[in-house]
Amino acid sequence: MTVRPYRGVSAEDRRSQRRARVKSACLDVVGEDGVDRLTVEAVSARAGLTKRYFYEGFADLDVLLAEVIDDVFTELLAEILDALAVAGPDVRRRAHTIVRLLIEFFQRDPRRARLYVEAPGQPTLRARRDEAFHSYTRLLVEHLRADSHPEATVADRRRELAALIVVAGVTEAVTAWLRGGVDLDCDQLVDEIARVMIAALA
Amino acid sequence: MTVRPYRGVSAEDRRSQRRARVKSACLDVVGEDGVDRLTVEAVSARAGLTKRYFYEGFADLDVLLAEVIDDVFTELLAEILDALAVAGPDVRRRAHTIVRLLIEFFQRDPRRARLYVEAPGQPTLRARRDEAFHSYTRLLVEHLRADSHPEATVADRRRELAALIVVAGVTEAVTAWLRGGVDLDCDQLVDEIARVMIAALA
DNA sequence: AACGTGTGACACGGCGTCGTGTCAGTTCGA
DNA sequence: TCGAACTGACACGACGCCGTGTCACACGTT
Repeated sequence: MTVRPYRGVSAEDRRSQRRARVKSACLDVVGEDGVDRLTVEAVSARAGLTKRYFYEGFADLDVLLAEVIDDVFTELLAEILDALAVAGPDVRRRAHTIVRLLIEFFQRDPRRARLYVEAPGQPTLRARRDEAFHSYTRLLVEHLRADSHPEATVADRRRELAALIVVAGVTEAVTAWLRGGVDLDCDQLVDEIARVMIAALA
Repeated sequence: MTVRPYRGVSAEDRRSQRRARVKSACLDVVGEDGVDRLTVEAVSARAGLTKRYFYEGFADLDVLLAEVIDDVFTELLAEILDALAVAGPDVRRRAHTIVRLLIEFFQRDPRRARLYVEAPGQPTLRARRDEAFHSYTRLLVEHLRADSHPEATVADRRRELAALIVVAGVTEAVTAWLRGGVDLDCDQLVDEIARVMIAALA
């Protein structure tokens, strides 16, 4: 954790390293204590820095949170797109791919899950979550349709609504499972979620 | 708004009237400004009372919030059960009944919607929301199954998971629609949500 | 060796909220 | 009519957090 030598790297590099440490510390604090326990003091201490450096990198907590949650969303979206690129055309398989990746993503770093879950409560995060949900919704509509003919507009909007239900529902299911609230093993979980996904979007 | 005459009603009655006013004011503040803008001062002023009377009726804001959200959940559950009691045995019709009631419930008093939506962010509300979701999940499993034969345990758990996805997803869909984020009319909304509901739980 | 800059610890004033207390004015019961 | 209880407005100290400022020390450059 010692980042002592301070001119092996340029000032700019150290600055961005500190930013990264603050971001990681933000996930730590949120993951352990929740968003409303996130303070400038707490996140700075967690990063092994003082408040001074927090304000060097971020205007305030909202800016930090927005950036962190955007990172999470962007990363997840990229991973899903990557996975879909190598998945076959079979709808069932594509659904399984998405769901499995989603679970693995949050399992790999559970700190993200809590940020995701608590987002609706924070005005700053709420808007970004909605935006992200919209991205995922469009992703589902585009990548999971069995037929590929252009749709009528009303049917498309209905399809988007169904996808929104799926996105929100799956989020809840995965986080509930991560918290131990669902008594299924991972494979059963993936299978059932994928089934619902396909059924809803058929 | 003048509640002047203070001994047409007994002390106990006035006390409970004040409690009710504080609860309603709580919904007002949450509905307009969000949970994190809810303060003792704000809710008391909104109720036309002073902080003194807040503490007369509630130990702190958490107690108030818990009670208010419990009221909402209880009320909604009761209305759904009432409606289901007079609905026929047809699954499609039952699903429509539930969804239409749900939408009407939050439309009738939109203040509740925001409390519902922001619940995951607040530790106090989170647990109660989860509990409520569990109630609704069981309700769906029990009242919406086409077949009525006793299930194997694993299939039951999978069914509950599917129901959880539906509950969370529908919540998101309805609130998104209330905020104007879904370009469908009410009938289309009900129809599509009910369709997803049935498809997911088939 | 000396100087300038990066660094970390701490201090400070300000703000908003909490929870309690006080007090004067009124309404009601005896 | 008098006294007791109720009511509403305001005052107060305490706390936690914010955002900025100050300071002594470590470091690297010259």
